[in-house]
Parts: sequence; structure tokens; C-alpha cells
Amino acid sequence: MVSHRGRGPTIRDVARRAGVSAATVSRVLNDSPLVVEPTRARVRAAVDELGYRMNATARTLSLGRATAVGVVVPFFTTHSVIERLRGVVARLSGYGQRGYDLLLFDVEAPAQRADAMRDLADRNRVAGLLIVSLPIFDAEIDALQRDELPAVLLDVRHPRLPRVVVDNVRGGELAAEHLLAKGHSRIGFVGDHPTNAYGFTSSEDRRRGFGAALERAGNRLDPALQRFGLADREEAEVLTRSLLGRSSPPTAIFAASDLQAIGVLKGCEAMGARVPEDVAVIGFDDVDLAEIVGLTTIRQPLRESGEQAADLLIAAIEDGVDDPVEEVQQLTVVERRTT
Amino acid sequence: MVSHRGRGPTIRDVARRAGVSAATVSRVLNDSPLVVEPTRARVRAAVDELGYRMNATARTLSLGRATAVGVVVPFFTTHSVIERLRGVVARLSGYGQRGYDLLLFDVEAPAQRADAMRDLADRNRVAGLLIVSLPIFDAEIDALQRDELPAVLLDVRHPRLPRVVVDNVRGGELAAEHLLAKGHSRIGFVGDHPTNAYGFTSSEDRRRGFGAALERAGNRLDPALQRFGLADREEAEVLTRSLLGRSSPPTAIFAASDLQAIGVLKGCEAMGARVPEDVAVIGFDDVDLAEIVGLTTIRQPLRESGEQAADLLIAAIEDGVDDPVEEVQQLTVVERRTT
DNA sequence: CTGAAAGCGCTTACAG
DNA sequence: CTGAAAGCGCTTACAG
Repeated sequence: MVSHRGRGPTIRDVARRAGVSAATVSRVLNDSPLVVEPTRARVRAAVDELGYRMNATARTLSLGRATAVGVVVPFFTTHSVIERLRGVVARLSGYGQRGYDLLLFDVEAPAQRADAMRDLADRNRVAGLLIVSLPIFDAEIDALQRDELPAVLLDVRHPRLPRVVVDNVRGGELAAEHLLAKGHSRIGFVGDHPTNAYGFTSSEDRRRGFGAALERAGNRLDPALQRFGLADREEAEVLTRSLLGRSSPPTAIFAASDLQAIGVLKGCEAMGARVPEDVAVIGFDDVDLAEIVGLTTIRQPLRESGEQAADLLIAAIEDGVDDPVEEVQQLTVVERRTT
Repeated sequence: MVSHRGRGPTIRDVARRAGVSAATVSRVLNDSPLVVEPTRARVRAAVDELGYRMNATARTLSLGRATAVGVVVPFFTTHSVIERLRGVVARLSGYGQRGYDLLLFDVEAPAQRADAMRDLADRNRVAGLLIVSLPIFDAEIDALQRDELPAVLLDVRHPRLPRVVVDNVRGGELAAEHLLAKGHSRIGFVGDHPTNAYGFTSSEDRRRGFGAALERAGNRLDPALQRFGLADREEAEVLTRSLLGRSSPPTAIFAASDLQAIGVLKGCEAMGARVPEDVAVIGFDDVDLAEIVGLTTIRQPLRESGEQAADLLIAAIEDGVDDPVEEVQQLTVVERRTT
């Protein structure tokens, strides 16, 4: 009888026990209004007695739709991604009777991206897709729509898909305004390479807004005071040393992310520059690290963004709502000790 | 034809196209040696032409075993957990033809723990379970073994299950030896409540080893210099203030985790105590934060622990290896600026 | 309101 | 070496 590994009781066992058909058991399990109360009770009793638990795999196959949600994230350990994911996790586990399972895909190299998208989309093990911070191609959207697979973007903007984003250009402006108000005029920037293998654009958007705001104030973002590198701490530190090694170093630096800002701080320390006396530093994101080191930063609601994106996805899955809405989240400057 | 949402081609479509039976297609897909080469080629061609992709759900149902691995973690955002998870993720995606999917369960409250275990174990959507940092009950192990569900523990010790752990008692000793070598004699401790709803014991184990080593050196861990609270930063800060508010405050503090050590550092700052001049601080874990703030700490290989645990689980799943081995990882003290 | 039957897309003894 | 058939555990028109 028990073939593979000790499978538990099935719907048929319950049916037998309750003296009804499997169809009826299924109806009770799915809260169909068709079943009369006494029958329901018998079925429920049988379920309890047998310790029956529904096989989600069979259900998925029969229904043609999964109860899991696929989440694709880059660099699983980035603080901002984790913070977003936390919002997603919190939301997902709260939904529906038993919530959605969360299938996690980490993309550590550009090539893995395509694999993840295809795996998740085509194998129909997933009721929807949440794509975090990874630019998506039109061909991929075509594929998703062909499969009628709901998808939501988080921290990525594409006109054809619902998305939760932030106005990065505006964020750059806020950073500029803050530094300007502090009286700085020789201001530097440390961010990602304008072009990168993933197609990330946040850093560039922030820099553009930053530069534009400086110009509007009669100042400018001197190309000589800009440095670009990988989005990590070490690299930001190196770039900062080079910036501070100049004959007339900047008196303030805007880093495209908090992680990079931490690198900037290290660079300042290494070069013997006091923060904020010699050079002020402002980051972007407001990850937990920012508070810990006392970093002034542009806060974006990371956790909330995950919650909102999850909500959008659930709406798309359960109610078929998939207008490509754009939810733009609020940015605020959080002043701490580095400016 | 296409009923639910545009399902892709099935094995039958491929069979028709290749002029063979579905059974043969299945065999080719599963690399059965039974199929002769010319047939294989035809099937492969059909697969390509149709863009066929196997339905993992159907396969799981038919085989009675899943291709996903369930990972249960507490407090998804704790740095140490994330770091471990990263190792798991890296390992899982590398295995087999297409690797294992990762089903993530976050336990934010003790009650969720049971739900997660049951959901994952019973619904047989998962080929194995990786339990991180969460103590497991005998009844749960019984259930797992009844279902023949492979399970591996990470940062938890139970004699009946394979596990990857660290010797926390020894870690405490290392911390004591380090502080003693620095000439400290009035030494405090900040850690978790000895009893907590999750049953975590790391903090207590570390404290015990710490106290024992002090005594062995003719010193002792004065109960008046111990403080217990939740495993978070804010609480550790509050506890530290109380410790430093004493008439004869400790000259060194061992925190049960880096996160708590950061709180200790904040507490020192708030009380105007210089680190390490007035009070030395040592943590435990060596999460990324530790390096960033220059914290001296007891390093445990977090990422590697995830990799090892994943390896054990895969071995259990694929080769049926499930002797309850215990892999004990190396601890080292990393001296930075706080001692 | 309930049941018998077909179907979801695979796999795998069992024949041949 | 290959195919027909039964089965994995559900769901849901279709009858009654």
C-alpha cells in the first residue's frame, strides 16, 4: 500500500472513514457551500482522527495553479534586499488559509538571472513572481504574459508590470539639498559603474538627480569628484581614498547606497579625514547599518516596499488585478552624525 | 485544449511530435539507458522544437518526492542567519541537473515554529528539511522519521539528527582567555535570558564556558556583573548602561552575539565609557557588522556552516546517508579594536 | 446535496 | 528497446 516513503492518509482514506465519496471530502476541504452540515462534521471528524493533511502537490497539479510564490533576488546578502524580503515574507505567510510558500531564487551572476526566470515561470510551480531589483527584458515579459503568470516588480521599473519603486532622481536631489543646506560646495559622488552587467540604474538615477539639483543651485557635480565602481564596501573605500588624495578634495560625499557610504567612511578614516568636520557623508537606503554607524542617509521604506509588492502580487494572483500600476514610495532624509 | 492558464506543451505533445510514446519521452528526459540513440535524438529535437519544459509538480506527484528543500529559519533578518542561509543557497543551486528549489519558512514567533514544521513535513512538497537555530522536539523527529523525511540541523544539536554545530562552551572559554590575557579581572556578561520561548541555548552555553574559564584562572563571573535580556541591540544597550552605572563597573564585557555587542558598544558610548580604554568588548559570530565597527569577536564560520549543512542534507536525500553525524566547526578569536 | 468519472502531467512496472 | 496502462492525490463538471 504505502509505496514511496510513508505517505500519510489520502482523501480516499478520509472518505472511507467518513462514509462519503472523495469528491465530498474535497468539497469540505475547499469550503464548498454545497455540502450539508452533518456531512461536513463527519468529514471533519475523519480528518482529525486520521490526522489527514492535504497534499499540496496533487492540489497544484489538479488545479493548474501553485500555492507558492517565486521571489527572485540579486545578492541575497545585501542588507537592502534582505530588508525588502522580510516585508515580503511577513506578508506572504499571513495570506489566505495557509498563506503562500516562498520559493527563493538568488541571482549572484547575470547569467543566473535568465535561468531563474525560466525555471520559475515555466515549471508552473509558482502562482506568481516577485522580481526584486533586477531589470527585466521585454521578451521575458512576453513569456510571462503568454503563461498568464502574474508578476510584480520591486525596485525595478517597467511600464508593462505592476511595480513598487522609489523616485531615485528625487532621492539624489534630496541628498544634494541636504548637503547644500549644510554649506558644502565641493561635493563628491561615489556610486556604481554607469553601465553594469545587471543593468542596475538606481545609482545613476540618484547621481543624475544629485547633479541636477546642484546645478539648479548654481553649483555643479564636478566630473573630477565622481568615482564609480562595484556596489560594495571595499571598492567604495578605495574610490574614496582616491577622492581624498586630490589636491582639493571634496568636503562632502554622496554615496549611492549605505553600503558604499560605509566604505566611504572607512576611506575617510584611512585618510585621516574627520567626519563630518573634514568631510560630510550621506548615503542612501537607511539599512540597519546606517543607524548603527550613525550615517546620515536618504531613507526608503525597504520593509514596507516588500509588503506592498507582496500585496500587489497577491491581488494579481487572487483577483486577477494586474494593471501595471506604479506605487512610488516616499523618501526622507534621515540626519545623523555624518553630516 | 489549453484549459487553465496557457500551459505549455506536455510530454504527450512531445511524444506525438517525435512519433513515440509518452513513456519513451519520459525515459529520455530521465536519462534512462533503455532508449536507443536515434530515438533519443528525435525526442530531444521535439523537445527543442516545442520548447518543452517538464512540469515539476507532476513529476513530484508521480515520484512521490519533491525537488525542493525546506529551510526553516528564525528571525529572517538576523545577520548570522542570513549569512548561514547564503551558504545554503549557494550550495543548493549548484546541485544536480537543476539543483533544488528552496522553500523558505520564517519563524518570527514560537508558535509559528510548529506550523512551519508540520507544513513542510506533511505536505510532502519538500525532499528534505534544513532547520536553522531552532531546537527541535522528539515528537517532531518522530514525525519526520515516520515520513522518512531527511532532516539536517544547523546551529542546533540533537543526537538523532545530522547537524552542523559549533562548540559554544569552548567559544565562551576563548572569550575569557582573550580578556584575561588582556589583563582584565572585573568582567561582565550580556546575553539572552537563560530560558526563552524558543529554547535557544547558545547564549547560556557561551556564558557557561566563559564562567568556567574565568574560574579556572582563579577569577570568576560575578553574578552581579551579568545581565540578561532579549537577543537584540536595544536591549543589550540598556543592560550595558545598568552594568556601567554600578559603583564598580566591569572593565570588560563579553556579549553573547555580535548584535548584542553592538548594543554594548552603544551603551558604553552613552555612558561616556571609552572602548577599549575604559571597557573592552568582545562579541560572538563575526557577522559583517563586526568588521564594520571593528569589533573583536569569536568567529564562527557562518557561511560555511550553511554549505556544510546543505551538503549533509543533499547526501541524506540522494544517497540515503542519514547517520546522525555531528560536524563541529572551528572557532577563532578575531581581534579588532574593541579589546 | 452527493457520487462516479475523467483529468491534471508525469513515471514505471509489465508485456512484448 | 518501446508502448499501453495504471497510478500519484487531488478537483470539478456532469448526472442524479
